[in-house]
Amino acid sequence: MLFTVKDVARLAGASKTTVSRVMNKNPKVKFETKTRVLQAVKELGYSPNSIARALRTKKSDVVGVIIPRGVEYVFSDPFFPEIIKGITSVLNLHNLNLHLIMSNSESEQREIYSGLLRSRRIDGVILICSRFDDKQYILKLRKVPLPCVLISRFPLEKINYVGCDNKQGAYNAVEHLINLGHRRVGFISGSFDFIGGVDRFEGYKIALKKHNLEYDNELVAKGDWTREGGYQAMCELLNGVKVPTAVFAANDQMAVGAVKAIKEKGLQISKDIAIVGFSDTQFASYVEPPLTTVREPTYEEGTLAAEMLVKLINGQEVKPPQVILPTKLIIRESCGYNVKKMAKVVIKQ
Amino acid sequence: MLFTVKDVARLAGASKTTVSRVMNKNPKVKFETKTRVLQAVKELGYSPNSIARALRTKKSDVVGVIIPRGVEYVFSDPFFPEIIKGITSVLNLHNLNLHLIMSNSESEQREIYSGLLRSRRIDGVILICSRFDDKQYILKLRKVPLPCVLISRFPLEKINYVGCDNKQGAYNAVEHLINLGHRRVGFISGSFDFIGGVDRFEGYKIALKKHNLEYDNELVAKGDWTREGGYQAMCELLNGVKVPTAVFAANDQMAVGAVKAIKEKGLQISKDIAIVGFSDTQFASYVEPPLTTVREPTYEEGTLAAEMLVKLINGQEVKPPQVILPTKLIIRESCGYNVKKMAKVVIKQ
DNA sequence: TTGTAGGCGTTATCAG
DNA sequence: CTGATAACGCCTACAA
Repeated sequence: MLFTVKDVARLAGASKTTVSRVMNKNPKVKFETKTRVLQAVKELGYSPNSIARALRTKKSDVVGVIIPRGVEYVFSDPFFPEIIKGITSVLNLHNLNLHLIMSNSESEQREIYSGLLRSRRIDGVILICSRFDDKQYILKLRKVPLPCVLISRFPLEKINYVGCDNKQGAYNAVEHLINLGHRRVGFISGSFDFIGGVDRFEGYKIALKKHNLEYDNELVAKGDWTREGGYQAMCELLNGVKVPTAVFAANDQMAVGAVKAIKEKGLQISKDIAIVGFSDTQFASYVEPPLTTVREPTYEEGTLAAEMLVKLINGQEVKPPQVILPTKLIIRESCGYNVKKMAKVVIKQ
Repeated sequence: MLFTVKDVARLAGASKTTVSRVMNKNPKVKFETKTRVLQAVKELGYSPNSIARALRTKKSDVVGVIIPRGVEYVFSDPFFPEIIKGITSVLNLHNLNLHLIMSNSESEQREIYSGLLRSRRIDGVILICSRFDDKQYILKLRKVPLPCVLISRFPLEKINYVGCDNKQGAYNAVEHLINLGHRRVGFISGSFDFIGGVDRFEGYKIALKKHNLEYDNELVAKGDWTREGGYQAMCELLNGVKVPTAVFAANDQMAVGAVKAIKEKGLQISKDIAIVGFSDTQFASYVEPPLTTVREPTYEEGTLAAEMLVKLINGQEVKPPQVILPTKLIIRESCGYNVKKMAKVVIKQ
């Protein structure tokens, strides 16, 4: 039922070598012979055994995409599908296959790296959303060595990555709030194990500094990227000594949680407290009021990373080894304009 | 830098066969020898070449997961990550790898099936969210033959699938509306190329019949699973001869679109028109009012499908070859209780 | 309990 | 332009 070169060769009256040449589009085959071979291929429904080919050529035509534990949680909404879509669109173009590697625990992750990377099963790796902890694994990849592209900046020399400008994006969000007149701008952070979490925090601090506002620990609450985390963090801020008139949340989910907390206190979004999120996930425009947020070019991050990796695999040079894509502030309705008045209305609970 | 059995054998002073036996946990190796071999393995950091092994054993330990074009769009929100998470949790347990196959166009899909399935690269396939069109491909899989499990019911004999009870779920949603007193219950359908779209429509019709309500084409509008589609469909209904007092939308996205249309008409959700969605996607509880909807056990669909496939691959029998998981109606705030009054309030525009 | 030899299906080498 | 042959790294009869 399953045929091999040998069968095709026999049927076409040619040698295995010739058949192989035809399959690999080697031009040095007489037209007539080629036709005969292709006819036989069609007749038998032959398709090369990619495993055997991989063994011989030492190329599997497979790319590994690693989703570290927790990422699908952090970026639950459209991030994951979008980025994968971006990656596949490029891989399909190059006839490369995608191995999805998703560890559910730390130990699983460890095992995956140690085994899989040595198994010659993949030609390269895309690492989505690296955490600082991933450094050890990245270094392992280098040892093998195996081409690797990260999605998200990583503080390491001579590394390839595509990311969005978390720092600038956060900066823009906060500056937007400041330009609206806010002077007590709070921050709901994500966890700091993800690089992006730290960068967004940085952007927040830089914006304050640029506008001569003093950084104040009382205005910062730590979330964990989740809606619940955002809710809790906002409660902290609301019960604190200084209640902010505006809050920048490090992602949309936390922003939505914060919105809930604010509403529960009987305060109004935008009128009493302004909110900005990050990522422009799908539900950002659904919630009430629609969320002002920082849009991230997710799909593009996927395509660029894949294109980089393809080049690396082919031994080509990757022009700028590190790419940071711009974000865009999407202004909706969660930030008010009558801030002067607002500042007086908000009182410590 | 990369070692083979040969290297290990030499270092351990054993034969390739013995090393192979140790790697495959064959018990017929003297303890002492095994220790020596393992020591050598560790020393060299040896890990078997899975490609060579696959060629020899004709098993790749890879499972293909096929996302047909458009699915990631239909089930944009948590569906995709959740189902993949479910699948990987099981595959990781069995040391199986996951090949993600995502076609961006119909022709790509065709090519993928014809080539990949013959390439011996995968031991089995999980097909997510089959459409009626997929029948041709499913039959091809059988020809190869390649074990295959669908996620979503499929009308074909002797096929393995896991799905949620779309029909019953839709029935429950509509019955809920009827029990609240609604007699003009509208339906916003999805496209009918997906099996689930048809089943949900069926459930709607059965519920009407069971409660002696006549099916009325005027109360049905066709959407396309998207928010915009839901919006358009709802506009149609609102401008129709008979405006429904309640609407069941075939998924949450369209329900959200419908909500928008209703609000724009100056009508109130729940008070004027009740809305129920389907799937309980993440944003269902974020929108205003929080959406009453039918919850689908996504993660479980993934795990069950993977478990089924693993059994099929191992030649074991799959006990019930077809599993339909129950759904659960999640009652939130998008359906009112004062329906009698409402029915009078709603007037044709 | 261990080792030898052969072959999985392909491609690369080299000779014609 | 074409073909015979070897080798990729592993597993598995079979023999010892």
